[in-house]
Amino acid sequence: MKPSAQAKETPQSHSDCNATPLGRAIHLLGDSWILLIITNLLQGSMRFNILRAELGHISSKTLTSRLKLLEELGFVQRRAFLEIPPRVEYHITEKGQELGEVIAALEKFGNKHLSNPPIVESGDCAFTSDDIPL
Amino acid sequence: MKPSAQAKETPQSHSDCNATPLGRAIHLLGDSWILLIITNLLQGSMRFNILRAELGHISSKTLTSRLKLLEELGFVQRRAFLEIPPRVEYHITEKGQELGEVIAALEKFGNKHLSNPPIVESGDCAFTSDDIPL
DNA sequence: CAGGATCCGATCGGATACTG
DNA sequence: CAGTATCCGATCGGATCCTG
Repeated sequence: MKPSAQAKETPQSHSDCNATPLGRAIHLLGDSWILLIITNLLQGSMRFNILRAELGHISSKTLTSRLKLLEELGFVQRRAFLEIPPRVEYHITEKGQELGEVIAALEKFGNKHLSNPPIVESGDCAFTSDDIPL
Repeated sequence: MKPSAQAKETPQSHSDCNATPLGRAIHLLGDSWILLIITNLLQGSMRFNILRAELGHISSKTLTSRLKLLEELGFVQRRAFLEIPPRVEYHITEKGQELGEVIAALEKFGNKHLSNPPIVESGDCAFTSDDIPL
C-alpha cells in the first residue's frame, strides 16, 4: 500500500523512533542546542534572555521549543514569576543534572581529541590501498 | 558541471563559535547518525551495506558523508579491498573507541531516565517524563 | 521581558540513477 | 558492492512582528 496519507505525527524520525533507551538518548542529545542549553544551565539558573544571550544567536523560537522539550522531559524546570515585567527562570532539575555526566564525558573526549585545529578537510588517514586486515 | 568547488558537508548547523573542545564535541555528537554509527561500529567492523542496514534507512549519501567525516577525524578507519566485487570495511580506531565512554554515559542516562514507554506527542520521537514537572 | 505566530530561505536527507 | 551526482521535498531555524 502507499502511505500517501500525511502523517501528522510521523515526523522526521530518520532513525526510527528508537525503542531503546540509548536510541532515545541519542536522539535527544542529537541536538546541539539541547547540549548547549544544559551546559549553560548546569552553571546556574538563568532567565530566558540571559540564556539566549549565552547561547549566542539563537532565535526565541528555537530556544523556546528546546526549553519546552526539556521541561516536558523533566530535565529543566521553568519558574515564572507573575509580575511585571515578566520574569522566568529556568533551572536544571536533579534529572537534568545527571546529563552533566554526559557533558563531562563529552568534554573529556573533546579535550583529548578535539583540542587541536578542527581543520580536517582533505586526505588524512585516507589510504585506499590494498591493505589486508590481519 | 564543475563540482570542484563543492561545499563541505560537515554537519554544522548554527555557527556557534566552536572555539572550545566541548563545543566541538557537542557539535560533532550533535548528530544522531554519528552516534548511531559509532555505536554500531563499536560492536565490530562492518561493511558499508551491512552498516547501512543496521542503521535502518539511511541513504548511501548520508552514510557516506558521515563515514567520511569520521574517517577524517580519525575515529573510524576505512579499509578498501581492491577486489571485485568491491569490499570495504569500516572499523573503529583507538580514538573512536573512546567515544564509547560517551556512548556509555548516554546509555546509562537513557536507561535511567528514558526507558519508559514513549508517548507520541511533540513533533519528533516522543519521550516520556516519568517525572512531570508541576 | 517572555514567548507565540508567520514568513521564508538554507539545509538536510531520502530516492533514484549511474559508474567502476 | 561501494560510492557519487542530482533532484527535490520536508524540516529547521532565524528574522520579524505582536501580545500579555
